[in-house]
Amino acid sequence: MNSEIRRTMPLLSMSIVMQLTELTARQIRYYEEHDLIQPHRTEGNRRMFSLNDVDTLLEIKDMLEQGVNMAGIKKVFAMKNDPTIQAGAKEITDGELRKILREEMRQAQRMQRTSIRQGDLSRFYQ
Amino acid sequence: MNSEIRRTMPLLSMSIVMQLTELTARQIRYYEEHDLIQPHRTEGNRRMFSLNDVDTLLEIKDMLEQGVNMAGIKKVFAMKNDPTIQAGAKEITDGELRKILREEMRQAQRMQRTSIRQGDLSRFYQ
DNA sequence: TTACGTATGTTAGTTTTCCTAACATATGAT
DNA sequence: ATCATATGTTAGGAAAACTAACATACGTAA
Repeated sequence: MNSEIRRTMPLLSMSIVMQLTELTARQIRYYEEHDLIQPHRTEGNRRMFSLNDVDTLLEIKDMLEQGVNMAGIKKVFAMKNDPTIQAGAKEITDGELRKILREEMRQAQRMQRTSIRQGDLSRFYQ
Repeated sequence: MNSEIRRTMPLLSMSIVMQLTELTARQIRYYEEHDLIQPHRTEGNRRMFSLNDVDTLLEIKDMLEQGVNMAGIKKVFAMKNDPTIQAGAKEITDGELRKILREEMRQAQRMQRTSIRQGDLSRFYQ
């Protein structure tokens, strides 16, 4: 009766993941290029995604919509996987880190202003 | 975080279902022909299976291995969906029903004998 | 302003997966 | 010996997915 599905099993094809996440194939491949997900491959080289991959993609989408860029997202995931390390301790110099975080702050503020404005408008347009 | 997967969502491609069930595409299509499953179709006519479909296929596989044939499996599913109706009350005459059930009994007995024999041998061969 | 980087769109050409339909076959029942 | 059932196999075609390259919108930096 129970076909024991694990969240790490690579069950899902590209098209289904596109539907579940509302991301384009281009976006999903781009995030893989940046090593944010590592989908399995079939013998014929087709990507196969797990439910965990879908969750990760939804997190990525969310952060992007909040103005975080690839570098920031990478950092967040790095910290999730090893919360003990200081942010950016690994491959990024202090200077680079400061620059990235400065950029994040600005962009995030900007995006938030935008979404607040949109929220305001929606009251009238809905 | 939780991408809310329902057992009825058509998420799975043919190749994955083949792996999950260890059935061939031919077998899966044959069972669909007999209306034991009704997978969704993409715009491009590809079958997409739900987790429930996988469960059903595993049940079918199990019953086949126990010597039940298509007609018997159909009846079992019909009764599961509506336990109040008497077996075979719908599209099959009493005569046909008796014939089917007789056949089931014989075949099931035969298969069981076989598996018992195998069980016996396994004690020695393992 | 111009130049640049980032995230994504678009297109072309190819390979893989899946489809239907038809024919083949093993096995058990009649 | 014939027949039905469940499955294998094959051919030809269509859909889905791949990589790689080029295009572009937008925000930032010089």
